[in-house]
Amino acid sequence: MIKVAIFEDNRSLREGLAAMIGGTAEFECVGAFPNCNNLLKNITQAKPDVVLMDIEMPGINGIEAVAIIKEEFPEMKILMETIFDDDEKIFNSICAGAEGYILKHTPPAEIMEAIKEIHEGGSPMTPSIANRVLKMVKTKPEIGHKESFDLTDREKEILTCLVKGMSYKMVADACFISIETVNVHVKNIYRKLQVHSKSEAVIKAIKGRIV
Amino acid sequence: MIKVAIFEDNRSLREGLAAMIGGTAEFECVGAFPNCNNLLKNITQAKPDVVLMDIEMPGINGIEAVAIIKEEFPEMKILMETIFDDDEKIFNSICAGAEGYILKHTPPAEIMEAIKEIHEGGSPMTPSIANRVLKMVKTKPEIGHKESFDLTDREKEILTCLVKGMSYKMVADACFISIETVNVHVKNIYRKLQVHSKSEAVIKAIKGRIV
DNA sequence: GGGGGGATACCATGTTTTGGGTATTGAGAA
DNA sequence: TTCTCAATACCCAAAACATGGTATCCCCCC
Repeated sequence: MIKVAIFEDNRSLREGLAAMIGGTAEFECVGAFPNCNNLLKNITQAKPDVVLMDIEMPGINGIEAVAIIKEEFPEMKILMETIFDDDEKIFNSICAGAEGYILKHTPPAEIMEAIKEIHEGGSPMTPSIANRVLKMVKTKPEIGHKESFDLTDREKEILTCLVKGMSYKMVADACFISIETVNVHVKNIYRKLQVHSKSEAVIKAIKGRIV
Repeated sequence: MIKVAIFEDNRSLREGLAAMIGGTAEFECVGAFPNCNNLLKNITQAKPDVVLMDIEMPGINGIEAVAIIKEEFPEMKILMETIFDDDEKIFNSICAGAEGYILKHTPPAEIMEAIKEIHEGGSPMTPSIANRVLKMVKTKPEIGHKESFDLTDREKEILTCLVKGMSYKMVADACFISIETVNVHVKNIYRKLQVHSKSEAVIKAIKGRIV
């Protein structure tokens, strides 16, 4: 029995979804809300396994809502629902922590299927969405490589600090070592990465996905 | 009738898949090959709609094969199949152009389902793969935000140079201006970005997708 | 029990960067 | 026209960084 909560401002759509979910043996609709004004209260009371979240909503929008829910209940699965499939929304939803993303014109049977999949740990996506997600990954050719450069754990730690924009002094404080030691580590990092400045190292770390 | 070609070095698996696909009304197996030695020839003759491609193969591996196929037949759908779900392989497969990615332990019925989905323009992925893909997207904040910071064109140009790891001197040479002018621009960039070092600026530029 | 490597620390020196000035020129707005 | 602003250029001092050393400690492995 998968417990589902719905956030959807369109009344007929909301009631339709609730009826559909409530009318199935596998699912239980534990709440259907027109907005996110009482988001955490609603969620806390309903205790759903899966949240069906409309993106376009007055007041707190769906993407903000995802962030709020995930902050409090990270294990809760969230399936975004929208009429538009624009990259910005998809991207921001994913970043906020949503597991799935479907378009509203998706037939009911597939919505049910998606809820089941997301509950099982999958990431259901409308084909057009999936394609856009793949494109997003493609535009970042650097994740691949993952050249190791044989950095030691400590060196990776230092490098991570540098990627946060810290100065030697800040790194020293953060790692509880002297500035001189930071200096030594940085020297070794430069040698292994074959660079000669902090920014080069930072760039290589980000692009080469070392950190 | 979806025409499917199989590339899989394990004989029993290959024959099993071929039998399964051939035994269904919706699918037709137009070829089953143990390696990619005659890749283009095989593909040209078989003319499949969907290619089922094993990643781990002697000789030309599955990822290289995808790139080759996509080069010649960009509209052909390719479903990757593997025993491992490591990020590197997933990422490289996606970059090479594969539309789907499933693990070998996926039950036959779901493999058939995935073939149908990929043929319809979807991107079927094993849940664990989908999760990794979403994580890859998350590490890539560039599509979102896009804060402008009101940089002038020249300043963006300078910043772009910095993001390439260049020193002031190199920027000066590249932009045909004096080092002093670079200095002035950098100062202005720092003020607008509210940072106080080159690496901070570089980081903000990359993450904020300014460049 | 010695050798290698990683982490620590310090010294010295030169270069680069940072942040504070001032000043000229040309384009476009008031 | 005058004024603002981007772009150019220069000066200077302090801070941060880059690069070359040496040296100690500890752990693991041979």
